[in-house]
Amino acid sequence: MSAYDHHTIEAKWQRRWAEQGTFRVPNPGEPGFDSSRPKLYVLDMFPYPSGEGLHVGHPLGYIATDIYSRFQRMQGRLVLHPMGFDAFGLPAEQYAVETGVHPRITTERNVATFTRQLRAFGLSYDWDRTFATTDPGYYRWTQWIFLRLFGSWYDPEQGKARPIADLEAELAAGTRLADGRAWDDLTPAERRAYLDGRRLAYLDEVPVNWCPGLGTVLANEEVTREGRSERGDFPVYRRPLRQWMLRITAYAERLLDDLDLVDWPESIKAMQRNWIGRSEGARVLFPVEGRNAVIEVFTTRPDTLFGATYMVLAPEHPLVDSIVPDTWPAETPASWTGGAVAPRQAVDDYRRWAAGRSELERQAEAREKTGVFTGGYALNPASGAPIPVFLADYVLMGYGTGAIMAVPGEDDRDWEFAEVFGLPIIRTVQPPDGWEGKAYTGDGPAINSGFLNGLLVDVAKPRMIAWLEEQGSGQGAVTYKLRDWLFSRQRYWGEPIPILHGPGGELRPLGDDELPLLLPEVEDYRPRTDLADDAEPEPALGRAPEAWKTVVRDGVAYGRELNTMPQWAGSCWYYLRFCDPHNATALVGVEAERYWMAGRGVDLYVGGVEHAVLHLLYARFWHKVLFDLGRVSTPEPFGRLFNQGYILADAFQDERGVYVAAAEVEERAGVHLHRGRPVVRSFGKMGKSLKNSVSPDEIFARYGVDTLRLYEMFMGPLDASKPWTTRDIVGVHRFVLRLWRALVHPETGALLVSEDLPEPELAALTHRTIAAVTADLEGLRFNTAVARFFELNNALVGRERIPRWVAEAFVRLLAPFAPHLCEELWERLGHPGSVALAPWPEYDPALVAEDTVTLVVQVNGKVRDRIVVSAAIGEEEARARALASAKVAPYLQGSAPTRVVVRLPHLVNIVVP
RNA sequence: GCGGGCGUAGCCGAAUUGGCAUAGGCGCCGGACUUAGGAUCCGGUGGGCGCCAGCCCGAUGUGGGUUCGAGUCCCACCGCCCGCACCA
Repeated sequence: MSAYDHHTIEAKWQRRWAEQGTFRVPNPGEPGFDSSRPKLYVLDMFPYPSGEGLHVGHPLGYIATDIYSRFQRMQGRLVLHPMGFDAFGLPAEQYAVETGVHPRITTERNVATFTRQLRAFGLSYDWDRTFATTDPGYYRWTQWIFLRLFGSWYDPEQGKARPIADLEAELAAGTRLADGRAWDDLTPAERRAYLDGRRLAYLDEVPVNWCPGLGTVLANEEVTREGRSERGDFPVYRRPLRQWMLRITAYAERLLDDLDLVDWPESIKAMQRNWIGRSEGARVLFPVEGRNAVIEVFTTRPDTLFGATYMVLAPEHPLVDSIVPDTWPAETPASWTGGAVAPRQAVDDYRRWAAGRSELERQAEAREKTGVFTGGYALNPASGAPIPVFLADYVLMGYGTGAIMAVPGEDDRDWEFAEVFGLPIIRTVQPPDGWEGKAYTGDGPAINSGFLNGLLVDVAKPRMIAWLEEQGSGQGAVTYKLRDWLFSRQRYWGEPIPILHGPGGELRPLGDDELPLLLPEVEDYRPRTDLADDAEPEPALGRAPEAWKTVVRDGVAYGRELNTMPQWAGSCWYYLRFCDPHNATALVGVEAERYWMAGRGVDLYVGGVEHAVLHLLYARFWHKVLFDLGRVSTPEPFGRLFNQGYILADAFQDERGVYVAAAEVEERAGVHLHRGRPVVRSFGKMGKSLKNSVSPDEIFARYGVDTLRLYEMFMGPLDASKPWTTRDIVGVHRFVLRLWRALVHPETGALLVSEDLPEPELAALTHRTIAAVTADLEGLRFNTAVARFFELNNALVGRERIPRWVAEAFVRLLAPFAPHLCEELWERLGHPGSVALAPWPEYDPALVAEDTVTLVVQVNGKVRDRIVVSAAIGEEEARARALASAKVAPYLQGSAPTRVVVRLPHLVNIVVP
């Protein structure tokens, strides 16, 4: 063989890596484990094995982590670099439903396809550690973690989760009271309810996002702003339902604070902070006039309390019924009543109207304020004034207390509402001179505010909170946007929830020894999507055999939980399982976890920005629970996170606006045609929806894997989104061919290496390349590393023979990027072992620095001359050489410069008037 | 509206702490090999002038500022991308 034949070489080395287990990495205690080598855990966000297969955009991050892993391995680290599959959930099930095949079959088939495609990229995973979240040996432990969540409560005093048995013991011992009552005074049912209400996994009647089109409920995170399902784009309706919830809100503060511990992109941290949505302020109590009721509000502006001229409750607020009087108070304006003869009717009408409004409608109606008067009044605790209580849908039940004090003078929304209903507006902060706007939300001295007058906002807030606390009218408080995690799904293809339902609402967890609770076979696993929009959801497991659904324990008949876990469950902890994937007695062995997760957990985690909130927040939450329970040793799972950008490509739409297959579009004389019809070009993320995917297969066939890997890295910075340009690949391919030709004779196949030492110039360039590539890889700057390879290669072009030292350094530097090519060259250079295990080349810092440098001579900052000087030049000499320059002389005009700035060894700047 | 980020050649993109702007690739131009080239190889490529040596000029979205010196730092603006959005 003489010309570079990528087909043969790639097949040869991929086979050899598999046969020799080149990338297997042992755990502590296993044969071959070398405790002297530092560990590194490099992880990709694992994929859903969809039925469509990969396009060239998918492996971008995988190639990057593979290169990084190979680099670190050659530097002597023990690198954990695994891959697996997130295979439960809607995509797999939807596909199965469409094709009529059991999801297990399609999932297995897709996993096999994905595995084969990933292997074709030459990725150095330790395939012995692979698994899918659908493997019973894996979801056994997902269920096990659920049982820990069910069996734990959050102790606010210790700020951590603890076994619920501890709580029960403290209650039984009398060191703790249950809502002020002694444990002995509670009935067994009350005790159970008390404990169940404190678990991290609990059942609650909550308003859910019910998606009839998918036959399941969805988490808030899975619903788009338009009120549709993220998957499938079906309409979603709000309705109350009894569901499993996970108490992630208990961890809000820690999830927020611990973002400071991790090295993540600032944008992702910002998105998580935004999602958690911490607000500081106060809870304030407003007594309802003439009733034995109190409305509690949350406000971030307690300093404006004197300006609260009305209140608003969310339509669903539970207190509404108890404050509505039988008749309208005297002198109620007609515009407040919604045309109803009595408050009761007005409230009912408004509630019905608000509930029937979709999110989309609310969006479209541009925030025009609507509402209705409840007929009730509350007392402003600061001013003592009675203020009307309204119902309006601009107040959301899900945030704060579902009620607000309205301060139109300092809040835009309240101002708008006050204008619609003709409510009084009292300014309590002095706006700046010349203020012509409406609500003023800025800083300024308090006015119309009694004891606060003259104080700036930051001073007035704590003063008011202190006053409220004195009066018993409120207290300082913190609120979060984050809500508990809705954990039930009515679909089939998910982890069964290992709970039994007994008489009287008893919840009985399965024992750890009963896991895994396997998914039962059902005849029809399809979701019921033909139900009316308001029908009770029917979990798919409701159609499981009776023998599975009913269990007798201690003579009592229990029914199995029929909901399954959501998509995200399996991906919440898979990084832990990779540390010890075959462990049959624990989710991860203590020693393996301590070793691989040491330091900051996963050392590098690479994936798409689309998981910024969902997956990363849920996984952090589970990790912290496991941390509290002593199962893991780090407070955070992912020490360093990196988001790869998207690969973009041209897309084409026909005259109907429908996307057509970009691969079938031809360009003729600047016009794009699809089957002879003109199409319009646009641009976007490569994928199925824009029909602009490029298959790796055609690239493999023509250029080979190594060229594709190099090209994807060369396109630009890893975190940037960048356009795919098939035309550009040829540049990278030429590099591969050129390097091969420089080392292997094109006709004879002889090795073109000399045993001579490189001349100083080439040696210096090689040392500089080693230094630069090493630094680039440490900083994940793959694109500039590739440019360095081109430069070194360009210096080798035209040489009869390449000095062995240069060739061997080059091949090892390039090996992480182009492993097949470099294995072959390494073997031909006479090395029996894999280049993947060869030591990373070292450079001599003394040789990186050049002997001579170009001294730039500037006059007033403009380059006027360049002089080659010794790198060790002194300041005086540099100054003298610069001033002596003939090219500088005209600018000096014989006069002395005002100043000469010398920056050794590169620059002299002469300042003249 | 709030938050995060980005604007450098025809295109993708380089540029430690402020210090030679435009590395590297594509494209383009010229040449070689060739029946052929949309393969491959060699060279050139900011603009202008020039016989290769060389000289002049311009430029990092716009306008200011700091500095001996700004792609880089500061202020204002323009444009684009992403996330959140009636969150009290």
